[in-house]
Amino acid sequence: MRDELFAIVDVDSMYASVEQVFDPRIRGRPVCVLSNNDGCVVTMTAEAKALGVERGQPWFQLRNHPRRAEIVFLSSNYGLYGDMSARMLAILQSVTPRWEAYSIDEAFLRIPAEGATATAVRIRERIGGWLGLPVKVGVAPSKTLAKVAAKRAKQRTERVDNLAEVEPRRVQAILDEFPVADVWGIGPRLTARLAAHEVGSAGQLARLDPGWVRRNYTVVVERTVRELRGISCIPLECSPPPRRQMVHCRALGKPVTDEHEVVDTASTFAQRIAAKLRRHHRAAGLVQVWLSSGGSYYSGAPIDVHGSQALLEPTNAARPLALAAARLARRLYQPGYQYRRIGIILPDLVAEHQVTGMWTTAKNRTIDEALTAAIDSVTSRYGKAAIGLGRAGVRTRAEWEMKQQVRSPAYTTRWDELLVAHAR
DNA sequence: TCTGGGGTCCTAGGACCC
DNA sequence: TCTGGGGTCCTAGGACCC
Repeated sequence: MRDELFAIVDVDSMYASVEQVFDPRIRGRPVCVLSNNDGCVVTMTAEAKALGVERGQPWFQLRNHPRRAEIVFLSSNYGLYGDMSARMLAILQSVTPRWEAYSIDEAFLRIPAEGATATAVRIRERIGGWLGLPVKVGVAPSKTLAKVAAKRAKQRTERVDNLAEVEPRRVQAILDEFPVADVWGIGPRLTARLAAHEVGSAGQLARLDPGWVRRNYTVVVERTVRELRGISCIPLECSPPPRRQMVHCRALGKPVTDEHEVVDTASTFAQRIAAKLRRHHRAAGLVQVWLSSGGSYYSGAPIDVHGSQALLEPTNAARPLALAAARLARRLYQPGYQYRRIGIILPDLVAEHQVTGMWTTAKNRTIDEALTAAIDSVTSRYGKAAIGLGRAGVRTRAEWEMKQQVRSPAYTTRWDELLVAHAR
């Protein structure tokens, strides 16, 4: 008998559910949350799905939906979702310190096999009661099987499923019914390749010889085979490994054609990513900039250029990163194109304490340290847009800033947007 | 007019070493 | 006729996740 099991806690359509927590009027209604720039649907409630809305569907297409008037569309409000996610993790911490934040709406836990189902029910009740978020909980001997259990939990009224208490033969039957494409770690490519080997269900995949799978596929798929057999190969990661790379790329709210605007945008993005580097105590020695006219669905001449520049030594200060990004953007810029997508990529990050400062002059180092400290203290008090270098320090929104026509308030993270209760 | 934004890991192949 | 055998490191690309 195993003494510990994996549990996965998964919020039902997280973004939409959070919006419903703060706005009772939209509970029970079809709700769709849109991507950045209000481009396409990223999350929707079951009610919206029932109306035929699909994940990834562009918003402009849905404006002609026959039942458009019933559907609630909202811009994404990542600050709010991130804050609710942190609160959920705090609740899990009250159950066990052995949890892993897997994504904004999912966490894995290690829980004792004894009373595991009761624990799962308690977690669900606590998150539902304290935060108002609906979750499902899957429990099993491996992470991959816990994900299977969570999918099953969705169909059940109690929203909890523990595969460890199902008898083995019945588990086999469950896996035989489970499409291989829905297995965690099996994407569209592998699904197609597996189909060629007549493997269409999780049960069939689990019965393949692990050695053969390793030779014909990869060690990743081999692990999945073992995990489906109930042998845990993917451990819980309580402390997340340090970031290896950081990316900040955005589709712009409006295409940009002017060189200055392209350079300003790259510089602003670099400052945002520099702040993120500092929060993670990481530093970057290489800056890559990417300019693109968007996808093939746009008219106009396409352009898609990358450039990179090594810094003298790794840093997370705003000034050198912004300068490098601006220089690269200027170099990559070509007139006559419409730029709709700009990105900064920082690969090969190192720990902040590894930076020696050997290659920076004392004067520059002093300037960078003072500037960075000033920027961090001002933004922590007055918000991200309060101060910055160049265009980033201008408070009015630039035209290319993200389109968010229907964003809800940042109820939990901004004093000026707090939820207000009115007495009748 | 309008189609997201992050991440991770693995593998194959090239370059280079002795 | 017949042209070694290991290693390491790096990069690009593929595949996956939410």
